[in-house]
Amino acid sequence: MATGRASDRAYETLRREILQWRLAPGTVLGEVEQATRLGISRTPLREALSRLAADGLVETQTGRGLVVAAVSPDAVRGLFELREALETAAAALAAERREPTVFAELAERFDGAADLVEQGDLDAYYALVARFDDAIDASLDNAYLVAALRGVRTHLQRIRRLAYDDPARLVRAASEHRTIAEAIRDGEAELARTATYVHLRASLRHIRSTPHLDAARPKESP
Amino acid sequence: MATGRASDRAYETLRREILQWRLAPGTVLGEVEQATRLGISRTPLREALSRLAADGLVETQTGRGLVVAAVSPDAVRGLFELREALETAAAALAAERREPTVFAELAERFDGAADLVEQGDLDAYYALVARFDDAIDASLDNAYLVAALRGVRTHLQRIRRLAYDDPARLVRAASEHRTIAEAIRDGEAELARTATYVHLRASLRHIRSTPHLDAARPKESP
DNA sequence: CCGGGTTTCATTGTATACATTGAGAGAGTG
DNA sequence: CACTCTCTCAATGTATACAATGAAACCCGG
Repeated sequence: MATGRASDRAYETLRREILQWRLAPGTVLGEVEQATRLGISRTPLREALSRLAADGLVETQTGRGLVVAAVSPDAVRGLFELREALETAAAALAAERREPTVFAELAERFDGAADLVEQGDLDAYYALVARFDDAIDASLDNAYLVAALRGVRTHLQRIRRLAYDDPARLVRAASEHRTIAEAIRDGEAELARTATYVHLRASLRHIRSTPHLDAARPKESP
Repeated sequence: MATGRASDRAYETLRREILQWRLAPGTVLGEVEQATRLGISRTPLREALSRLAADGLVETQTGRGLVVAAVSPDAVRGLFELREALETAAAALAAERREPTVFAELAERFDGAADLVEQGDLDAYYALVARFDDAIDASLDNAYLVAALRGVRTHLQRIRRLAYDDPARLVRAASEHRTIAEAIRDGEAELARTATYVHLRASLRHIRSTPHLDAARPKESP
């Protein structure tokens, strides 16, 4: 343990805690307080906080210093507007790149993913989605777009904790992912774009349909 | 002078110098060297460098520390793929917001912008484009999307120095902007999206048609 | 009881001293 | 002559001490 740079460890720790709702939105992050808690000095902690601010996970609240960013229905709308712009474009570009082998395999995996979900192996399903995202990123060969997608996925992780883990939804999501993967495999850019659009709207509808924990409340660790 | 935080001043100064090609791509930014030059200590300088790295203006080169990010034809492609995704979505969303007054005025201004360019008042034209961008941002009401757009525009400033200030192109660009503003004014989302797509492709074609200063060379300040 | 000014003190911003790392020079050997 | 191992040192990473800022508490006059 305690490997690598202290600022990196602090960044990873705080990031994880924020995404897991261990640090609730609105929590004030005092420098001395957090540095003491993490067992490092203020200098590397400040660097970690800078990076979190660049990610949009913490914000400077007037006077009170840095606080964990809020998660409001309005923020969800904004995030999905950005997500739609980025992911539809990414799917279309990936299809145009014509690298079918990876996406052919992913399409088959998504075909069997409903079984995974129904057997309760949600982690395996999420790992498959992560592989799909990685395949998209690799085929894009575009550092700017990949960086923007990474930022969206970061914030999405936090929102997922409000709504996900509904097997019925995940079975449908797997089917949607399969459609997208097949379109990319076949080089059908417009189909990939539209299928992504359909998937994202279904995802947003599902999130909005669940009882909102609008108030910021910490959540048990899994 | 010397107002505000030292880290802010260092960030603004370095950012400006990078965008103006005063600091050429590939330039190594040693901490002690830059801190001495800017008359501050290493602590606030490091904070400024962190923010520049988050912006993508500087990158960590293995071993040699931080260097000013490269500008390659591949980077231009990547930036325009992201720009297309963001700006077409932004134009469509702005049209859907139905706030015609600002864009009606901007459309009229762009109608007269050809005269500005032909009279050589390029700064007035660029100021008009900046007002247009601000109007889009304001109507979006979406912090995530606006932040992503800001990042794209930052990198675009650096690329513009390779190619722009061609009056013939700017006259056509003004016409394209007018078309977009009118579409937003009239609430025609798909037209706004498509007109933006046309504008960006013309802009990219123009940049690619100019003799490339691929090698990183500093440019005189204006 | 209320408003305004002042003081205090916690918190952030900055400087500097110390620790650590890794790249390059140099010597030694096959 | 090439290769490798070690050594050196300049650079970054970290800790801590000091400065400055601003928010809350408190006092005092009205």
